[in-house]
Order: sequence, then C-alpha cells, then structure tokens
Amino acid sequence: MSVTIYDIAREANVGIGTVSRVFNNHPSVSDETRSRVLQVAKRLDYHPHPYARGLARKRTNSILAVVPFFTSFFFVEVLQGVQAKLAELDCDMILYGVNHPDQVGASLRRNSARNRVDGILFFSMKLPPESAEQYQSLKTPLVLVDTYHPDFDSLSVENIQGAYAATKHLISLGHRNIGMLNANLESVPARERLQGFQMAMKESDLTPNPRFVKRSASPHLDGFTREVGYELMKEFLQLGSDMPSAIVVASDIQAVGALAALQEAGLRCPEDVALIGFDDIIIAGSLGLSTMRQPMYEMGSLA
Amino acid sequence: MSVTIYDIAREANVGIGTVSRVFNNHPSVSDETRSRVLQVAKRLDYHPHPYARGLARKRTNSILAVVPFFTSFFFVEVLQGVQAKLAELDCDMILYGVNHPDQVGASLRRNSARNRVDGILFFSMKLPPESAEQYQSLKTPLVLVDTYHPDFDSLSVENIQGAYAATKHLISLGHRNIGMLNANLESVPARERLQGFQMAMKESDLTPNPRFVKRSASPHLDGFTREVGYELMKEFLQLGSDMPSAIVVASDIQAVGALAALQEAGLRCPEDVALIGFDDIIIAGSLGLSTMRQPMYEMGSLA
DNA sequence: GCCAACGATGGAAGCCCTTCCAAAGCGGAA
DNA sequence: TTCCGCTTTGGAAGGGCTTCCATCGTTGGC
Repeated sequence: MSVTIYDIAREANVGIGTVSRVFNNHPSVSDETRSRVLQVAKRLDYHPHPYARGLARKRTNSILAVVPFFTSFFFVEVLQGVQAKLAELDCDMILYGVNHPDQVGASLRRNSARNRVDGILFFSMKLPPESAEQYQSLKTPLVLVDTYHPDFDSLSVENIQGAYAATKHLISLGHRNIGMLNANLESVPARERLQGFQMAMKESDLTPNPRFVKRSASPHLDGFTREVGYELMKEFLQLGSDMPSAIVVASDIQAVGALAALQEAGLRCPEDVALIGFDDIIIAGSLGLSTMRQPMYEMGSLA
Repeated sequence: MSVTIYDIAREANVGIGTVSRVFNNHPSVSDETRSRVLQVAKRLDYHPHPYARGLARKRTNSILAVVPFFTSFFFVEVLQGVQAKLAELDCDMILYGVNHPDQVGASLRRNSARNRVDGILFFSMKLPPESAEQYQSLKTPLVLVDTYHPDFDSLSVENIQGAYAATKHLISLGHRNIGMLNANLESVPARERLQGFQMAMKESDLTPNPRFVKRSASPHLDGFTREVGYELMKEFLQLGSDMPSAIVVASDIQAVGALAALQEAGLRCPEDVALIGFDDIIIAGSLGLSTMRQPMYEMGSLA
C-alpha cells in the first residue's frame, strides 16, 4: 500500500535501521549513505508514519489545547502563537473546545488518558479541583494559560500592571470620576485587575467612589461575558448624570457588551463615556475602544 | 508501564483477542465475559492506546481542520459544530491555522501525507490548484467549507438566496437607494452575493446605481477583510449626500470596517445609513448591524 | 445417538516505526 | 602482525492494538 522504511531500505540497499537513523538525524550515518537514502525516499515520496513513530517512540508529537469556545476570541490570537511554535517543533495541535466549564473534566479525562498527547494547554478557565488532582498524579504535563492554579505552571498577563496602566491612562486624559466594570472577584485575574485599578487611583490621590466599582456575581465564566458587560453598564447608566466619565473594563468582551448598552442609551464612546478594555481582541479597534494589549502571540508561543 | 490489553487479558482470564473484541463492540462475546472484562478494565483504569489502535486499524480517528486564522471568526462558530459531531464519533480534531493563503499548500502536504488523518476540512480559502491535483490522487477525503472547487465535496451557504433576502429586507424597510459593498468578484461567494442583490433589485423594479455597487480588487482573502470594508465605505462617503441610504455588505467582517468608517464620519447605523452584513459572527449584534445568519453550527456538524 | 453448524474464544501475525545489540570494516598503536 | 577501539551498519525485538484463522464446546436436526 503505502511506502515504508522497508521499501526504502530495499531500494537503497541499506538496512531499515539505517533508514530510520537518517530520518531521525542520527549522527552515525555516513554522508554518502544518508544522501542515497534521502534520494530514494524522495523518489518514492516516503513520509514516516506518525502513529507508528508515536508508538515506538512513546511520544505523540502532539499537544491538546483546551479552549473555551463560548467566550472571547482571545484564544484564537494565542493559538496563533502556539501554532507557530508547534510547527517549528513539528508537532500537531488537537483542539478541544468546551462550551461549558462543566465539560472540562470529561474532556481532559478522555484526551489525556493513555498518552494521547504529550502535553496539554488549558485556557482561560478555572481548572476543576478534581481534574487538578488527577493531573498531578498523571505524567502528562499541563500548562495553564490566562488562568491560575498553584500546582501547575501557568502563564498570564500582568493583570495588576495592566489595570494600573489602563487607569493611569484615563487619569492622564483628565478623567477624575473613574469607574471599574469588573468580573467575578472569585477569579484571580479579576481580583488582580481591581488591585491595579485601586493602586493607580490611590497613587493619584483619587478615591474611587464605591458605587463606581461594579462587579459580577456570575459564576458563568467568572463573569467575563458580553452579557455581564451589558448588565453592569446598565447599572452605571442608572446613575444618570452621576456617572463616571471613564470606566476601566476588565475584559474586551465585557467592553463590547458595555458598549452596546451605551449605544442603546444614545451615548457615545469615548465622547460621553470613555471605556478601556483588556485583551485586544481583534475587533476592538473598530469599536473605538481603547484596550490594553496582551502579548497574545507571544504567550501562545511561550506556553 | 501503562496498562495494556495483555494485563486485562491475564487478569480476566481471557485472551487478548477477546479483550479487543469487547472494546470494539464486537458481537461475538458472551455477556458474561464482556462484563468481566469491562470490570477488570475499570479496575485497572485501562484505556486503549489510540496510536496503537490507529496503526493496527489503519485509520486515525482524527481529522484535520485547515482554517484561516487571519480572518473573521466565522470558522470558530463552524468549528463548534464540527467538534460536537466529532465527539459523537469519538474523533479528534487537529487544527491547522494558516496566516496566509500561501501556506496552505505546505500545510496540506505536511499533514495529509501518510494518513496522519482520516479526512480534511478546508475552510473559507481558495484551494490552490496544485493542492487540488494532489488531493485527487490522494485517498484522504477533503471537504470544502465556505468555499468551492468543482472536484470536491463542498458546503456553503446559499449565497444568492442570502443576498437576495438581505436586499429584499432593506427594500421592505423602504430603502430605494441601495448599494452593495462587495469583495473581490474573483471569488464565487462574492459573485453569487452580487447576483442575489441584483435579482432582488430587479424584482422590485429598482435599478442599482452602478456607482453604488462597489467591489474590491484585493487578492488578499478575496477582499473579505475589515480593511476593504473600511476603504470601500470611505468611497461611499465621498458621494456625500448622493449616498445610498442602505448598503448590503458582503460579509460581517467587512461590515465592521465599514461601520468604523461610518462612525469616523460621524454617521450612525442604521439611522443615517443602514448596513446589512452576512455571516453572523458573534459580535454583530453588539454593533447594531443586521446580518444574515448562516447556520454555522449546522454547517460544521454536516461537514 | 451422530454430525453439521454455529457461537465463543485464544493467540499469531501484522501495522510501521525506534532502539539496542552484535558485527563488520578500518586505521593506528604496540 | 595482532589487537584495540572507533565508525558504520543490519536487523531482531518490542511498542499496543486489530484481525484472521483455528479450536472447542454446544445445540439442533435427522
């Protein structure tokens, strides 16, 4: 059927071991033999069979990316970085999108069992405790991106710094009544972003009006959703003329929702209320939103 | 190291063949044996090794999805459908994002060679002729989504119908001066959408002003980009008071660009100019855009 | 009561690689 | 010349599974 190392070996008058060595860049193959093998391989259009390789080598050359399908497109950007790095390493990426955080456990179990992959990238979701346990006992390495768990390597943006910078930016534009539209404080990024906000305010001797600091109680995605942005902005709008003139929003996806509420009310951004988001999803620019750029490509690559 | 069928066979006092049969739902296993095997398997936490399975079975239980990373988020929506179906079939999805259409050839070659996957889903990009040839000779099936090639199965939305309906919708709202902001007519979807637009206009005895029908000459993504939307809308804006009161835009991603241009000019949608897009990417609602919904989840599942 | 046919089972062979060990060939040191 | 050690090579074993063929009871039909 398809070409195997045996075919190559026969045609090139070498042993299968030698062919294998050539394709694994093993040093102890003479230049002459190597080039002969490569030539035959090219002629027969040979490509090593990844599964056989995986079986023999006990590694798969592929990783699993578990991403939240349902939320911001943050992960698409990060995946670009992941992909680039993977291509460099000649690895594949198996994508597993979850639509609800509850699916996470099942998916992990299914995919990681029995070295289906060499490693797992877990995005933006809280790692369920039972999975955490499971992984510590497992050998498959797990890296968290844009989320955190004490027992695993994780990678996320400097939330404190980011929110601090965003707030400073608004202050430098002359805003004094600045609000924050946050997510669920259960989540670490939300807490950190709040902290950054508070730091910046304090540093400029501004006391944030408690009514201007709104957060979500939603457990769904920790409140990092368009709907939450929309709802919380409605609450801001109810303050009427008392409203802050600028709002730091904890994520772009919430900012999109907030913007919708704003427009519905006939207000414009940034003329009436300035919004600054967080994430730099690709559409942000089109919406007249400012946003803190997260180095997503780089995060992906590094992860 | 890890548990194999041999371990199960030994513990359950059966042959390896029987174990294998159990895990493949082969009918000729007695209920009693089956349950004994399953019980042992559970106790030892056995999971079949996918690579060994793939090797023996000569199929991989995984497919490749080649998607354009660089463009609209259309594909994310479709992937949800793909994923759901795949889970049902116990298959994995290998994601390969390309950043430039030129990368397509290489990626296909790399991934499809040697039955790495059982099939390929190719999204939204023109299939390079050399790849097309290559695939016809290859055994790996290829399905095109949101694009077309005479030699392969392909799946896309009724472009003509869609644009027709969109245009009719605008007409029913009372618009008479309707324009179209299209992509590169080299692309089949663009041509079909134009056709639908013209049909609808004609049917209502409206003659589209030729100056109101703008298209892109951009080869990049056939002009389905935010930038093109932005530029073409600028051209519309130069018409000043002569502008159409409504514009059918060939894709949501272009509509986002167009909207930006509109806002820059201080105009609002839909009060000043109504826009209707195509694709229903998830943000559309937030922007006050109308859009033709493509049944993306369903497309993915079907594909 | 005997034979054919059928259901259930065991296990060898094969899928395509990697890796390890043995062996061949060779040059230089003794 | 002999021996040693190095480079280069061949190929068996092994990785975990599926599948086919052979085997062994059983049972129904006559």
